[in-house]
Amino acid sequence: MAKQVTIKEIAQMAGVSPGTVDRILHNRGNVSASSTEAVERVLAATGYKYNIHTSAISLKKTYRIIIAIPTAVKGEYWGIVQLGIERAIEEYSDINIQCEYAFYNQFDIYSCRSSFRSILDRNPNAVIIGATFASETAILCEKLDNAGIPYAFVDSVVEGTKPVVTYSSDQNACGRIVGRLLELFSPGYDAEFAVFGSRRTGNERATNSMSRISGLLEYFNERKSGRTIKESKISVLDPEESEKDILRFLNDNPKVKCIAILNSRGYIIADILASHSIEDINIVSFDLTTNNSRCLEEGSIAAVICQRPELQGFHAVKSLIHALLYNVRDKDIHHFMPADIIIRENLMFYQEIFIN
Amino acid sequence: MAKQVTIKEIAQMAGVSPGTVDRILHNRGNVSASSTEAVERVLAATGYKYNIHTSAISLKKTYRIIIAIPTAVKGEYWGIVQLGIERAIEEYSDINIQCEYAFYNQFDIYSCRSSFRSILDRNPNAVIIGATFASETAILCEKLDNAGIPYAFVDSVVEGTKPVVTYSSDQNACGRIVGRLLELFSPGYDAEFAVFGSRRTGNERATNSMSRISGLLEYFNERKSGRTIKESKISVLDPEESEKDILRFLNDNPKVKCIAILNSRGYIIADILASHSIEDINIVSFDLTTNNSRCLEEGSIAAVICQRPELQGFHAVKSLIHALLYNVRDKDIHHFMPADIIIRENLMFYQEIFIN
DNA sequence: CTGTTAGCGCATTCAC
DNA sequence: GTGAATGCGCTAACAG
Repeated sequence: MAKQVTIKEIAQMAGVSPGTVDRILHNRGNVSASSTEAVERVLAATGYKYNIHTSAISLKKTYRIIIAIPTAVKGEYWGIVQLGIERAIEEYSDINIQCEYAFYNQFDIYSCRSSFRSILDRNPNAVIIGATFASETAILCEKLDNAGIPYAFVDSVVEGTKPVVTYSSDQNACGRIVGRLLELFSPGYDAEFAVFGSRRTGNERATNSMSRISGLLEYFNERKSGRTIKESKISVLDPEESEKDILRFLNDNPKVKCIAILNSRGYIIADILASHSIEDINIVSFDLTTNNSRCLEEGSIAAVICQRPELQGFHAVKSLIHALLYNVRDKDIHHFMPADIIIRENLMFYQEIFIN
Repeated sequence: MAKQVTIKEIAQMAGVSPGTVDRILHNRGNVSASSTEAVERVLAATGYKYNIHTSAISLKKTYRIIIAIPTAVKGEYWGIVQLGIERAIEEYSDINIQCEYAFYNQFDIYSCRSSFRSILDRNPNAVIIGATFASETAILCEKLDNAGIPYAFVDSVVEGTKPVVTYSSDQNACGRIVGRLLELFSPGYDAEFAVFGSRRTGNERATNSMSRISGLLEYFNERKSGRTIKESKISVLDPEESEKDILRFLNDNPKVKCIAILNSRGYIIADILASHSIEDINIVSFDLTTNNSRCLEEGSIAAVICQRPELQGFHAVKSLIHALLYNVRDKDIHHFMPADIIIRENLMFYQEIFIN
């Protein structure tokens, strides 16, 4: 509420011209040590803050942001991330942001490699990375670091890199949440739990699934409740096979009354159970995709954990713009998204996106 | 990404001067019908959008926003609303926003009345209202309507008023969420449920509690599960009395394994149960207050439903600023906040506020 | 009723 | 190394 100090005022106080203050603020060099010192003292004393508005308008440069993420399908995880990105671009339509996608196939490391390789040639001012393959990502980041191009991670973070900011979820914690939900959903009861992974291995968001599993197991070990967790897998690619797998599993394990699916494919199992009128099993899965939303509505999925993909996209853009324009870096580089628990009864509230 | 049209260009196309366009955009009057029509056609055709940055800097006016809410206590509901408000003011620190609070005692209609009566004298440009007493609020709103002063509701909405925007929760839906949680927390199980209201009646967020109750009962009626819900009350003011009430209740109803408290005072019951080492009862309550957070951490509360009070405050300010400065009113006046389900395992993620 | 114009605070260019 | 000058798109005051 206190009136903001302006560059002009700073200049006056420090006994220099506005131009000099600007040069210091932007590290443009060509300033004498004495001026620098004088200005910096005043800057500190007054707590100067950019006026982002004037700053934005006098900046006529166009910024090119490249978004290197797995192919975004509408209604699925990366599609929702993209929604958030687009929303941010819209919000900042007064700034010339040019935004280009560099999609890659998240199941194909070669696709990722070739996509990532072309990124520097496209001359970006900043890059948003949705990392799947750690090694490829590390290579890209090193090149970006050398070129002095800022980048942000969404969804997950690759170790040993120097992003300006990251928006991701704590997957281990998500695993613990699932653990707690399974427990809450069957108290004082001799029910068993099951966790389903997917048969596809190696790549993909497998890292995320792994962290979730370990969080889940960790939780149960700590609780020492003596509950049993059965692990199983389903084949993603063959629907008939999946169906058989599941029915066989349930037949062999009649006490299983809660099933966790640690990726976004809970709907597959939910649909199979529904088609066989099996209604006394609670399913917990991840991500508010179109299919999972439908299953929540139909009641075939009990709960979905969702990590605000649209917020991740939105904030990644926002932070990069701040970094580019105002040269401000947040103190906190790593941001963890809330893990929302969504059931049929609060689903509708998550349709309106309160990004901003 | 397409270059934005400027006022100057609009003026040229419409064959008038920039000043006239500005007058029309801001409904300042003193414009002929023919000019208005010409400009509005061009406006529509080009899809003109303000450049909020340039707009903000050339604005020299100071806006006074009065915030008429129940006394905000740090860590409690209205305190968190206030946090969001302050955050918005900070975000818009480049605009001269002067923000004054007009607190009132939410349990005392006279306090509300006298507070509301003085509001117009304080000459506000806009008002944020946290409504408790419908009749008093309606009177205030009518005065504001007559004076042409825009206002926004947070937390709840009073019928028959004309707010610019409202940010509230669907309390009925929250009641249904509680119903579902109670059910999920005790499947295939002959446990009974209990709902605790508070003995204090009449005023306060009683309306909210009522809606929640009716949502909850509605849910159970629809489900026809044959589950029993016991209703009970506790006295808020006398801790010893509360304790006796509860222990007696549990003694009389040994099958009750889930208790819903439809206001923010779940921690009171949770603490009582904890102090008697009663651990097999799941408590569901409302609002992420300091005390409820603690109980979640300690495990004495199973789940809390939270309606993003900070977001409500933030957006109320944001929307009013947009209404004041850019004369834009959202198409959607009524916004319902997500009802987040918070358990011990995802609590930590709700500490960082992703307002924006 | 309408056109003109002087800033708003900052980034940037160009003389000095 | 440094200061002065210009313009970003918009608002608001003023002259007609």
